[in-house]
Amino acid sequence: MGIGPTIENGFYYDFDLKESLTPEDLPKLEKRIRELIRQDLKMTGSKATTASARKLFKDQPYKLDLIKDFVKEKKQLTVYKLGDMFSDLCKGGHVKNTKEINPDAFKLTHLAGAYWKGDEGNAQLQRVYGVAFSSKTDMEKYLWQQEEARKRDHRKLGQELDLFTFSELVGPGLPLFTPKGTVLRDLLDDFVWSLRKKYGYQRVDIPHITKKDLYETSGHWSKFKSELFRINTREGHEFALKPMNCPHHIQIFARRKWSFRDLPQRYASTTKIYRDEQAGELSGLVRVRSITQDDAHVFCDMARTESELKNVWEIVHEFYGAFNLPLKLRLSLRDPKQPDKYLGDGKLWKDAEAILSVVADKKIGKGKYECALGEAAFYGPKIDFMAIDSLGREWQVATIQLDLNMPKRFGLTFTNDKGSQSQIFMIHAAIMGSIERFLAILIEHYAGAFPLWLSPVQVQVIAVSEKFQSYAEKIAKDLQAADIRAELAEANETLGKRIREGETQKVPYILIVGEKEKQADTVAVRKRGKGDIGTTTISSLIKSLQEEITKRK
RNA sequence: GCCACCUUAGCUCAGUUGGUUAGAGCGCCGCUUUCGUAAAGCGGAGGCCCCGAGUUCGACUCUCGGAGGUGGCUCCA
Repeated sequence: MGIGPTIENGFYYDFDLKESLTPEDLPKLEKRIRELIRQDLKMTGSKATTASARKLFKDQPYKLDLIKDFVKEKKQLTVYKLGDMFSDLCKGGHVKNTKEINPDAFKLTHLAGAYWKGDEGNAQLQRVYGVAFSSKTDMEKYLWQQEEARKRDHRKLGQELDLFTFSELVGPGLPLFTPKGTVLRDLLDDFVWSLRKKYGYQRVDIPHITKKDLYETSGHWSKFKSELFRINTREGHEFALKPMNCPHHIQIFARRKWSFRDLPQRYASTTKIYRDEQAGELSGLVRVRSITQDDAHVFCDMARTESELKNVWEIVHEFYGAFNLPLKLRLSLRDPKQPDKYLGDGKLWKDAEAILSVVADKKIGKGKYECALGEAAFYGPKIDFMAIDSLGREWQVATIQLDLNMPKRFGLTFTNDKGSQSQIFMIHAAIMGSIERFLAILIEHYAGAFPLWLSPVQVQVIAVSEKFQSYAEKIAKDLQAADIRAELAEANETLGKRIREGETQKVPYILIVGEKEKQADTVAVRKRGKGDIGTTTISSLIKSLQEEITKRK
């Protein structure tokens, strides 16, 4: 047996068994656990010496391994006993007696493989996951939430709402976007652009393949060689599909000498990158092999770094605010104990980390955010933003990274006001990060019911019967002429059926027109989630829709 | 990549304990219906039962290999 800690809402335990467990085994195990709970077994703990623990667990190699680690960390060993049937090396503190456990408020949820101590080089054990609560009601609430999350799974909604698809011929992790999905992607990208424009970003365009020399200089080749899609040309040269954009933006910057008067230069591209992710890591749109990044890099001098970082901060907050996604912040720093994981010397890192901390302190206050050692990118520290969605789940979204290493490796400098050369500071500033991943988050956040400005179809026009189809067509055309994404429903189904269709497709507004509307030159409006909200003229409807779209609500 | 599970029509899923013609609902197509706020009626088309090999008189079903997916682990510039 391996290890079995508590986790949020439950626990897991790893086993090394000859036979594999199957999902059918879980109810049997649950039954046995319930029997044990009902026996009112005492859970007693005691301190153990290294020698006595080694003796007690002499047949359990995983426990002996743990004992070795704990001794090295100078931890006090404790052994907990369940009745007099089972002893385990355990931190304890869960319960004193099994009668404290509610036999109706736990459930073994799923099975998984897990490496011993999380190391790919170690043996793989079978992990049993479970959840436990103090009352049955709490467990049912939790299971209901899980069910809710399943219902809004972006992979399911992506198909139902016809947003994207995958093809076995194209390959895993390579999503294909339908017309509706592409409308969404473009709207999100346009929104980011509208925010960037205010801060002087300029669009640049770069190729998708490149000589490997670029990545040898950047340091990516040695670090990520196995995750690159590589291409050999007929002339024997080796190219790679770009796995990131910084080196290309750097080469645009490096085209000429810059004066301090020209800085900052701010380059941005919405462009795809390609990473050969391991098959088992792929998941819907969250983890893919072709990733669209809304990537930007700012090249500036040290003096202007802080204000440029703050500008990115503003863009990030304005962007996520529009979706009602509150942000939490994490400062991701270098782990000084593992210097070989990072580029460059410690001094550069210290400087970069100091500047980022100042920005974070000024924006949200000293000590009011989490610092994560070892979470930095290999070329620089970063500010990571976590968005909290409507189900309370946390997603890592935007990052602001300060990079002194890449400019150094590529020898980026500018002529300062004294006429000598100074080093360039570089800021990596992706707002969505990956459009695919952000779209997945949005689909689940809204459960597919996008706000009006994002809805691929904003208005569905339905004629009560075929007699009014031409009037309905005129309404749809008027809306389209006002840049509203309106669709006309075919007339050959019943009214109820067509309304249902619009509702299941989560169209924000459905307009219904018949004799009365045609006579009065009006439309009957049905709003998603509200039902029939009355009749209005087409011109006042267009006005109010445009207002709603502009407000992005 | 590793462990476990899954793959039947465009979608959701039945089914065959190895047996000859493979089923439903939705969707699609046709006809009828022209309708006032969440599913009209009738008819039709649609399947290499994921792919390859093996076992067998016979494989959608069993075995092995592969692909794709799901839950985890590992990784994530």
